[in-house]
Amino acid sequence: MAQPEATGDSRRRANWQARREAIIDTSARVFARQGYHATGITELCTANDLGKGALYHYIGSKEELLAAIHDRVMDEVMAGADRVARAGGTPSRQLAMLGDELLDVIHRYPDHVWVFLHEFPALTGERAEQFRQRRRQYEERVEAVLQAGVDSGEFRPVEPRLTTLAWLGMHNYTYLWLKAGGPLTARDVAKPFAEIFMHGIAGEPGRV
Amino acid sequence: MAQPEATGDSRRRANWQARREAIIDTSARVFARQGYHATGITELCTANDLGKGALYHYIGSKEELLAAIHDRVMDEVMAGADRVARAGGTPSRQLAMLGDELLDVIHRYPDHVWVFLHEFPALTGERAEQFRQRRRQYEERVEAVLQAGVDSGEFRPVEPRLTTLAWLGMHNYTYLWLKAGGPLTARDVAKPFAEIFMHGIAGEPGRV
Amino acid sequence: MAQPEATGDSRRRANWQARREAIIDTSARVFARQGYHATGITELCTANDLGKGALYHYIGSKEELLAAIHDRVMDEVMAGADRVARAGGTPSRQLAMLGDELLDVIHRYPDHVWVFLHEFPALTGERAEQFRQRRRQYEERVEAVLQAGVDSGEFRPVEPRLTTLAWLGMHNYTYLWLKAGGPLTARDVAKPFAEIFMHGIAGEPGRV
Amino acid sequence: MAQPEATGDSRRRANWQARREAIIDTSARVFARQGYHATGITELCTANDLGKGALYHYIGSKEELLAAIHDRVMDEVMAGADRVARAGGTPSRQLAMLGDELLDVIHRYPDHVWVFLHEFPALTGERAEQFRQRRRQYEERVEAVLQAGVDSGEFRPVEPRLTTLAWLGMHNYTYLWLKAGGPLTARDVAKPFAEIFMHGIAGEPGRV
DNA sequence: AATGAATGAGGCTTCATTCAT
DNA sequence: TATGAATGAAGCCTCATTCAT
Repeated sequence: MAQPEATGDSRRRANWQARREAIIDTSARVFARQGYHATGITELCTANDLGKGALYHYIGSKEELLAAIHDRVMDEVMAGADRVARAGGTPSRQLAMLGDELLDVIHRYPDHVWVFLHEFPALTGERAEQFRQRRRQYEERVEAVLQAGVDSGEFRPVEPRLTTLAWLGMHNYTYLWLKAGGPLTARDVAKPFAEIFMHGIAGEPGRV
Repeated sequence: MAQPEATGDSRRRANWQARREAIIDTSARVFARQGYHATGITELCTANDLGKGALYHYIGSKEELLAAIHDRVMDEVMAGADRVARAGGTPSRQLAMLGDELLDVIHRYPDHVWVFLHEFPALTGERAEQFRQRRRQYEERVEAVLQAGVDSGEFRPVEPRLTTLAWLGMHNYTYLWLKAGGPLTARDVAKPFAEIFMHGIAGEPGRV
Repeated sequence: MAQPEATGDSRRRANWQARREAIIDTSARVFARQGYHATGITELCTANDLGKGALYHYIGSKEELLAAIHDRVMDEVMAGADRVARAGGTPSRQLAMLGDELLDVIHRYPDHVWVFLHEFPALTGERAEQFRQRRRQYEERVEAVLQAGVDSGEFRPVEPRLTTLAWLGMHNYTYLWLKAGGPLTARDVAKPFAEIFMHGIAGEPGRV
Repeated sequence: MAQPEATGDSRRRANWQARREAIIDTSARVFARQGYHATGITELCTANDLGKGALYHYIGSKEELLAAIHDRVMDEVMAGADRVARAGGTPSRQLAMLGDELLDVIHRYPDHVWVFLHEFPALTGERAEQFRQRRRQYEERVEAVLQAGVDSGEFRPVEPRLTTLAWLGMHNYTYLWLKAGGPLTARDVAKPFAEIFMHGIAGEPGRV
């Protein structure tokens, strides 16, 4: 990862970090609007009000910047999943919370998520591999909850992987239209989605 | 649109058309693997075993080629929606058929669909506008079915637009993993998805 | 190596080759004057009266161009060594001929040789390895002649490797000042050099 | 030339000088390995364990650093030539001593000499001119010794300039393979080289 | 129908150097 | 003394497209 030379006082280091984060966020917006490949370094410089040399001082490379945007999303998504795991509760309660958390990330980071879902094929080599692993880890969290619900009889005996993919599609796809500042909150969407999905896979009444 | 000189006889015209279709399909595969922007004209030439001049003879421009891939998908998707409309039936039956048809397209044209869902922001100007309209038309077909079901009491009084988006997300998102030649048929996926969704929005029993 | 697409008629191919050779020669002159690293692609374009794209059509990359210059020299040098080997004769006669041939190359290709002797460290990877091998092969030709002379008693029992390096230094170093168009011919230099070297390593009279 | 503020006391000045010398030597090694143009300021900073500002405090500019490396070599070479001149003796004795001294410099400063012989075209303006003059001065020392030997009959009536260039080539070219720490000392090379050259240009016996 | 040479704008990245701290 | 953030020109190379053949 790009980073300032190791020596030097921590104040400088903190400044550098803060500036880097700002650049990541600003660039995510540009990428979301124009696409990663369609956005040139020059445009990023303009958007961040920085010369080329200075920009590279912070980002290392264009692809590293892309990876940082991915990480930002994955960090938030995994943090949400961790909160849910710590909260405990029934599978259906957990699944609902996972939906709340996921849509909250999509709602708060619409640009980052757009980039995440559109441009991940632009990651290469080790970065691509690491990203795929984290994404898969998250999916397995969802799948585990579904499996638990099936095992407990709270859910119908659905095929867990397929059902996970259905759930992910339903929620992830909101990146196309769900944005902070728009008319809907994350909760406005999460609730009806949870109702659809819970009813959709609920165990037959009186069977538990 | 690119086309051979109008003076040519229809045989020549048909040959040109056939070759063009083949190029569109081959190019869709390349775009799906590497991304639209990341794929150069030279790569398309190699993939299609054609020189640059000849390739341009058929495609007009790179963006026109992209638009053609989009059209291929939209033509199929709209044709499916038309078949469903002609078939008639209850809203839930129609919705199930729409899912069948949509997943069938995704299954048969995985590359085209990947391009469609990933690269649509690369379309510009009039082509972008036209594409957005057709996509919106399709969404309205789905939304109309949902509304009909709500009106008839067959579905719960869900918010139609939001529910449409949930349905679309669940189905469209399969483009990431559903492919012809894979272990699953379109029907293998469409059926459990329909069950989840139908149960999820079903009207309360005994209320219709 | 850069080359036009394999198909196509041989006339085109020949044209391409000829143009490429001309570019190699012109670029050698520029590199010799300014140095390889100090010369930009833009300068090469100007010198060759070609746009960037067209230049790259012929050279593949800057380093490939550099390698081609090296090859041009090595081809000539090895061809000279082959002529000498075919001509046969006593070791001292062979050594004299090797000097004639080597200085002839330096005289005829002063720019290429300058580049060859100055910029070989800029070659990397496989190209560097291949070049080093050919250069070593040539040195071994010289060393073998010296060894033969020592064995026959025509030369003093000098250390062959060290003596080879002395001979190479004496001859190669002329690249700094020997040029076609200058006051001296290759022969003007080769003759006195051979006299110095032959006397210098001659076997004691009456010992053969 | 870069130097610390004139106001500082001489202790500070001496420290600065020492540090500067260390930087010159370290940088020579890096330049010798990678080439002058191929080495960035950042690499020099790493090699010298210094930040950019501090490095510039000592070197003034990259080209000034290059000039300092050249000067280091020329100072040593000229000092050797001076010692020879002071020692006196016959032309052949002087020539032998010049060879000893020259190879000793090459042996002790292999990196500096490599840079000297490879990168001198990178010097510009006044620095280039000054360097060329010193180099020429040294060559004239050698040429004068040869001329003296010819005049005295100790040497054959060789062309002095051409013979100087032969002698220089033979000795300078050792920079490619003669290094401190290697298997050969400077003397190991100087002696056989002197024997070759002395025999090579010796006056006919009984003619003096 | 088809070729591939040519264009020249723009791609991402690194350069040597300066300067506020 | 020393730092590293900033500059902006220049680095090498690829781009989509055109056109004479």
